[in-house]
Amino acid sequence: GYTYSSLIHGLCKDERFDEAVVVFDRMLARGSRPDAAVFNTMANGLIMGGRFKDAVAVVKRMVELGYKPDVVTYSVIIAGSCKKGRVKEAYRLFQTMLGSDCPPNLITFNSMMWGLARLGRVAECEAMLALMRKNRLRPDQYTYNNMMLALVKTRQPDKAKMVFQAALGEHLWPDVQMYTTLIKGYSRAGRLDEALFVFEDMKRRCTPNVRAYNLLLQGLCANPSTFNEALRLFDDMIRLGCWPN
RNA sequence: GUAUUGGA
Repeated sequence: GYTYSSLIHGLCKDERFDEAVVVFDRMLARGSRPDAAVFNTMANGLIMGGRFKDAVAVVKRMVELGYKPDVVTYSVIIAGSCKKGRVKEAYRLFQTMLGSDCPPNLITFNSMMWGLARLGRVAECEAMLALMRKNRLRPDQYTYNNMMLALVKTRQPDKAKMVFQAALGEHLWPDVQMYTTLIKGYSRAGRLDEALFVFEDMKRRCTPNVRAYNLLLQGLCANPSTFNEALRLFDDMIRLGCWPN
């Protein structure tokens, strides 16, 4: 089991999906009794390759062979559906988990919330957050970033910042994604001053990546009056060893 | 050994 999941995972990471499937099929043909993790790995690998339908088929096979999908299986399918834009389906599956013997965990919630956030469904994300707390799950950086994404998508960067601060209040160390989401929120609202302010804070707490620089550069270059600032930021970027792409 | 966050 460990061997098979490592092998399948490795092949999928190298985008050698067909070979992974061959390994998986041979394993089953040989009549091995892999555990659920191997099915989960295969299903997720196929989703990585954009082959959602095939991933669902793997889960079907899993069930036919008498295995019970676990919380990872559900999370993989929920995240995969959301990535495909099939958020409604993901939500239906998510709801079947509530009150079942396989309740959603932090990752399941985060996956579902991401799908909702991408659609800018702020109220639904808030409901998710409340439900998480009710289920005694502690929101993490992913959770807060998802909430911020929904707010940024609906052009409410100040509310996103409040969420950011709430995360800090829960003693969560802000990560690169949270900063980048907030910077994006401000720069898309044309509030470069705020974006730069967040960026300065980011430099203190984590290492900005090319993506964060690109976001700011894009915003600064859009306005002729801040073009020099863009050049200065570019120098900064090089000096700090962040390579432009 | 397997699942979640940065797309105008």
